[in-house]
Formats: sequence, C-alpha cells, structure tokens
Amino acid sequence: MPELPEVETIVQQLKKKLVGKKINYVEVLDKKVVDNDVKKISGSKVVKVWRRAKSIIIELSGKKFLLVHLRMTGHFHYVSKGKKLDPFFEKFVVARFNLSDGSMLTHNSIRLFGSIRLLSLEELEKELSKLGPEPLEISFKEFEKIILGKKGNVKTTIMDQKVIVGIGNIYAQEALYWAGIDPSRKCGDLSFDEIKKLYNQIKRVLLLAIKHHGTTIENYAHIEGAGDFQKLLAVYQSKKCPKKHLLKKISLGGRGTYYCSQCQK
DNA sequence: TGATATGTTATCTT
DNA sequence: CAAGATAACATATC
Repeated sequence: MPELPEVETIVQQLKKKLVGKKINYVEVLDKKVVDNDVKKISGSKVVKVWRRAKSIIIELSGKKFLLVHLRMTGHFHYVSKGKKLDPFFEKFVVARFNLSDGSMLTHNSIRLFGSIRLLSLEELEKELSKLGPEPLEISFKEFEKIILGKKGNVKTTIMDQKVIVGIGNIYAQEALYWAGIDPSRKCGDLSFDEIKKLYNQIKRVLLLAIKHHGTTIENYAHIEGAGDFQKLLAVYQSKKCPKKHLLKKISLGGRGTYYCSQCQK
C-alpha cells in the first residue's frame, strides 16, 4: 500500500492542489485518526508540502505542521468547487479541509489506522529524527555499514523504518528479486557484491515506481492519478517470476513474502 | 467462516 | 540492555 513511491505521488498531487491556498475551516469526523487540534489550523495558508519516509508533511503559515501518516488505507480526495465526492468514499471520510476557493480536501480512512497530527517545528523534528535515512539519498558506504551491522533477515531489515525508510512489503520483495537475493538471508552474510546489487535495485525499483506513480493494488485505494506500477511487479503476490519459474511463498516478520528459489540465492 | 492483507508500535523474548 | 521476534490494531475481501 502506500510506500515511498505512492506517498511521493500523493505529495506531488497535494502540492499542486494546496500550496498557496487558505484553509477556511476543518471538520474532524474521527478523533482517533485526526487529532482534534487539527481544527486550529483554520485560517492558515498552505506554504509547502513534502515527504519524509512514508509521511506527508503539510507546512502552514505560522510555523505549524500537519504530519500525515496514511498507514494502509488512508487516502485523500480533492473535490473541486461545486462537485461532490464519490459516494463510495463518503462513508470513510475522517476529516474535511474546506479551502477558501470553495474546493475541499477530504481525508478518508477505511481501517482507521493512519493519523493526522498538528505539530510545532520542534515536535516535528523530534518525530522525524526517529526515522532512518532516505533510500534515495543514502550513500552506498552508509548503506553497507548499516546492513552489515544487522543480524536479522535482509527483507525484514530493509522494511524497518529505523534502519532505512520508505520500503514496505511490495518494494522489499521486488528489490530483492532483482538483486537475486533470497529474502531470508541474514544481513551479515551478504557479500559486498550482493549489498551493492541490493542498494542499486532498491533505488532503481523506487525510482521506476515513482515514474509510474506507484502501485495500485486494491480497488478502494484508487485516487486521482492512481499509478500503474502493478503491471511491472516481478514477484509480489504473483505465481511466477519473469523467467516463468514457480514462486515460493513464506512468512518473514509476519508478512507474506514471495520469492524465486532459482533466481534468488 | 476464518484466513489474509497492510505499516507501525507496543510488548515479549533472547 | 539491546536487538530481534511477534502480537496487536481494524476491517474489507476472498
């Protein structure tokens, strides 16, 4: 679901729709997902929108920040002035941001996981400092050092947001397939060449997925500009690898893991 | 009907 | 104590 490429795509869309606009008032429909304090942003302007890991940060005038985490089923819908939200999504609306130009941004959450919180700059920095480095910015040397220092299996390790951010169950499996590495291998056992391949493939897969605006798996996750990377998935939830070998499915860290025992060693 | 899917965190275990 | 492993969260879908 939303991993780095999907969140990046959503950020680009939000940027276009929100930056420079004023938020007239906010309706909070589910206080568990959306902090009631978020109402306080009424009257402020959207200055900037950016991504860190799988989080969306919306900067508002007056040095206030909305930290949005979609978790699995959170998504936004932008409704132009005079238009209505698709009734299918209406029942999952947890917050409504009414903009001064008459348009509206809704935040929907099916399983009520994610969160939207209003933070000061200090609070935001504190939250973000808990996260590992960005995979598209980290150097190979740093990456190698991190991986060699870990003892668990590679797949669970690269999905750990304290180790490296943005990689979830889909892209972890894809990157490991293209790198030719068995997902259950222990980090410390990987050779220099394998770590190099993994580093390159994580970047390649993420960048390619960003180009395709992410992966759209579940029909209810559809939003404007939903991506089509699912057409390019090698192993995730499929039966055969691109070379037509039958895939194996195991569980690592409580997550379904598909891999090819012939292509991945 | 119950297993499965998902990202993160709290909690248990080594 | 630290790091790894696992359960818990919610709910639609198969």
